[in-house]
Amino acid sequence: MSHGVDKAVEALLRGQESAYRLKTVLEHASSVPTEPLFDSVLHSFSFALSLFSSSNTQPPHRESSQRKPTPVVARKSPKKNSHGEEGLEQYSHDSPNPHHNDGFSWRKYGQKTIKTSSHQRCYYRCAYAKDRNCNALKRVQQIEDSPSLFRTTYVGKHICEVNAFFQLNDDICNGSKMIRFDKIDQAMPDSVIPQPVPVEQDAILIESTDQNMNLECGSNEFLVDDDQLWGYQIPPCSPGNFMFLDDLSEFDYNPFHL
DNA sequence: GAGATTTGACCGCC
DNA sequence: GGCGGTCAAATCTC
Repeated sequence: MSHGVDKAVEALLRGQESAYRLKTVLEHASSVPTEPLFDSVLHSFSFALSLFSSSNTQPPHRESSQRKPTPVVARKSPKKNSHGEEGLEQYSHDSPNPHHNDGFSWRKYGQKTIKTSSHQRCYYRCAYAKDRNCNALKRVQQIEDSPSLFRTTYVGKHICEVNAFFQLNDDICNGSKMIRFDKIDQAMPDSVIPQPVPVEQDAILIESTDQNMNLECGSNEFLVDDDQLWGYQIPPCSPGNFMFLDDLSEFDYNPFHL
């Protein structure tokens, strides 16, 4: 793993830890229901980390009572599909929203009635499966025992965004810590990148003095809807803006400055 | 017209 | 042969 990736993982781990601490604090200090918000944050961190960590069979996560990704019980004799997906990483995620926004763009390629369930199962693959040779798949099915919940099973890993990211950010592969978000924007269609909410270009402040990153994204408005929440997951950097991963280590990066 | 979705047919494994 | 998963033509939407 390159130095830049190590730094990225380090920064994500720090952010994850910060979110856990904030959760603990706010649970005792606020009547605002923060559980769904933080669960989504933590899940997002875990998912991002899983993209970098090929050695783990599951994304690292500590679960709460809600939205508990459950490991899929391996088949006794895993059935290979036509593409030989045997052995691919997979995990499941329960959500009340069948269209839970996981930050990726999916294309539906099938739907079937499953013998063991009265509900149909939908099959999706990465929208860039062909363009970027990404083999990520997901299946979405209403849970038989809990009709209000939908189980999304992810199979394989997204290599599309990793390929696009590293191919167009040679600096990272060469040891630099600089990420050019404008390049990412060019390389990845809007449907793939979690869309930042509209914000003034000069409203992005990284204030090392108070050890916080002020995103000025209307942080007084708690958004618990997943789709809206994703708008906050990448700092709204406009073309020409840079983020230095090393900078993150110089202050406690808190993406949800409250 | 291009891209996304639907749906019946087909394939491979058990 | 049954079943889950995928393919691909038809259809839909913008």
